[in-house]
Amino acid sequence: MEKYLSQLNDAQLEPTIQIDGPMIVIAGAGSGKTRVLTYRIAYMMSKGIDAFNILSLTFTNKAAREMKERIATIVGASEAKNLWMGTFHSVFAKILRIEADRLGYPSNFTIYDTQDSDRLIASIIKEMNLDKDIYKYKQVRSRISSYKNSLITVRAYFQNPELKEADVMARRPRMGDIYKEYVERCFKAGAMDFDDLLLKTNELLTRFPEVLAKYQNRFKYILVDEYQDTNHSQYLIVRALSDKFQNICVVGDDAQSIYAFRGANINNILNFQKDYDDVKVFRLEQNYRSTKNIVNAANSIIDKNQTKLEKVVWTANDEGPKIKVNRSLTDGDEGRYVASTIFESKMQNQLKNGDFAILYRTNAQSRSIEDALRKRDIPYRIYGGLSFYQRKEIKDVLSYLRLVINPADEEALKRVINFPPRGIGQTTVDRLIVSANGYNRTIFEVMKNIDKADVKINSGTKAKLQDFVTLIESYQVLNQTADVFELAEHVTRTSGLIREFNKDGTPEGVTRMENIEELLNGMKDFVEGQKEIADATGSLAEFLEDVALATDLDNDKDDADRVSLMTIHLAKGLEFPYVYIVGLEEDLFPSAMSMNTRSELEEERRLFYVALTRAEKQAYLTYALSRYRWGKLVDSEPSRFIEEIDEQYLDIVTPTEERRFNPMLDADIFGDVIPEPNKIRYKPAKQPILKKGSAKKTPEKFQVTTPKKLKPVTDTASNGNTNLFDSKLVVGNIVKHIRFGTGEVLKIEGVGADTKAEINFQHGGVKKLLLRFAKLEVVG
DNA sequence: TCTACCTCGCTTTTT
DNA sequence: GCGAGGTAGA
Repeated sequence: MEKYLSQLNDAQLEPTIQIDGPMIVIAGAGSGKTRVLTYRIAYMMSKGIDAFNILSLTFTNKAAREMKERIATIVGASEAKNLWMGTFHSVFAKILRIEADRLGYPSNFTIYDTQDSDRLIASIIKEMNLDKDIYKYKQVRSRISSYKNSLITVRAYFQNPELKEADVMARRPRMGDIYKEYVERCFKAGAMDFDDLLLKTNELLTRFPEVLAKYQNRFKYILVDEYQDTNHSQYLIVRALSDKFQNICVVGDDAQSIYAFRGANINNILNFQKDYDDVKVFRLEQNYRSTKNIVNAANSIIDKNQTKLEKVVWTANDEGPKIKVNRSLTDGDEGRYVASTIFESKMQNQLKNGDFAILYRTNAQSRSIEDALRKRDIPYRIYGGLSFYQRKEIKDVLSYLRLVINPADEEALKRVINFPPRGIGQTTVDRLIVSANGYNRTIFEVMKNIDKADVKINSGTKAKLQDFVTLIESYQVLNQTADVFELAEHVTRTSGLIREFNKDGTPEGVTRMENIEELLNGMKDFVEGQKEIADATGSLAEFLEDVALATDLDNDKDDADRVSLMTIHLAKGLEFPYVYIVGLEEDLFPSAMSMNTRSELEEERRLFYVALTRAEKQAYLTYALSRYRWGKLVDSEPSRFIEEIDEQYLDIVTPTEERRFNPMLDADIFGDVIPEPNKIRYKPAKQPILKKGSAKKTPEKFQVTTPKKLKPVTDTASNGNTNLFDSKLVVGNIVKHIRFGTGEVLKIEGVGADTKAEINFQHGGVKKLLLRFAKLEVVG
């Protein structure tokens, strides 16, 4: 018997050494399922199964990478390399590239992200002259997405009167037409969206029996992790591929199914035993992660769900402290509670920041927590939200690169054709689209042959279009010889992107430049990394694919010691010694949008179960009595989930309102007035409102130019000048009260060379940032 | 065609 | 309390 197998208990060992035939492992939270999966693969290989014949599907790229690394330590890196391991999307994107021409796609098809899809749908709705209040692009997109995930193609849609009927009833009779146009436009652009990667794989496997046979023979052994989160499309792929050999092993936990909103079907795991003959069922019920208190509390919650597979999760771990429940007055107090208890337990128990995680239902909740952590100087890292690759400047760079590979890519083209501005306006682009649709050509092709095309565009603009074509073509030439990094570097310089972001010296511009730099660094790493992988081409196409399917979690190369902030969805599969679950309030968690049906509510409850079972040593549950939501202070009630926990596991701690107010920690540094929202609506202008004084030699002088339409923020302007603003200027740790008006010059003294300066003003207690300088120069 | 400003809608989660 | 998209004015 292999040595590593001795690390497993009996329950884990059985599924690990069961190789042939269909089997399901129902694995409770923290029961070591990843270990079973990795050891099982290692064991299979030690029994002589060729790594090339094993397909292993995981939920995140990160999970795949970690498993691969662990397997590599057992069987050796060179063998592990041959395993097919990745997410459904990434594995089948690779296969689709190989087989693309069968489906009429170029092998270098673009992968549209959600934003690309949204923009395309929005522009289709506009082109079709539909009411955008009835046809909301996001709703349309999610409708299309669910068609695709249920394998309802455009043709199937139009053949099924019920679907059409449903959309008519929903007062969206043109839904099918939008769907049709969207699919055609994607196809013409040589682009697949996320759902297409699965849908087209299904199409490939059903339409081409020889392809199906090829991959069935290739993937003699299939493993699927997080099976409870597979959707119908994924389910069919797995069924098709495993049909011949039936060596299918799925692992999952029905209690952790939290992706129904995206089409995941919990019945896939509940019905697995009906789908295959002679299914072997294994259960992992011992939890190694958490204390008894946490495990039992979690069990007492999930008990409330009706739809579930029976299992009893238990642990031999210590009892541990009870779960702390804290009530706060506001979300700000909640943040301060979290920050101060983290601070205290770090001190008392010699802990690292990395031992703590703060989990929330929605990304918007992170702000108040961040503010509090910053004031305590606790370093943190936010996962999710707007990911790096979705930032404007990054998408701009990537769009140029996408065009290099696939000039048909409509969304990339529309994005950069006039950014940086080169005199090609909306009207021109609209005409190009109409013309391209008319000729049934891509926009790029029309531009290339603009002289022959019948479009109303004046000659000056035509020349600009040709310049743009030439620019992209020059990049294509360079791509023949240069690596990804060299090309991207060249692109950012010659496209004018760098100039654009550098030009005004605003703080946003500086951040954008930093992000672009980070992207370039990432490319350099990619190029270096690819050199070590034998069959990797290091190509631009490969880089773009990685990027398209990357998630925020995948880019965790930052090993600094930080507190983690993320949504519960992102936290699935992770564990932390100390876990805060914040915002446990009705309408927030459970979400107001998920309380209409029992099954929605049960999913919320599973989500809570997932959150709680992330904790190893101690869990904290917090809620606030009132909270800022969409800019307004809203009263809230504690979540029903708190009540649902058997109270013997809970420790209701002193409510925050009884805590003493500590002005040093609790007061907002910009003001001591309790904010009164919505009194003023003002956003900092893009251009600096503060400009350096005319004379460069006296840079301590700053010219204040106030926006014209800003109303006076104070009544105390007694000198008759109603354009005076009461404000605070914060320079480093110096806070100055200033009153300034249009055109007034401020002197800022006593600052160091790299002091940060912020100009704020207040109205009704609401602080507004006018401008932030990264750097001040000082004379005298 | 470009820019600055304003309005609106949105917030549930993501490959 | 943000971003996208629309609009008005240059």
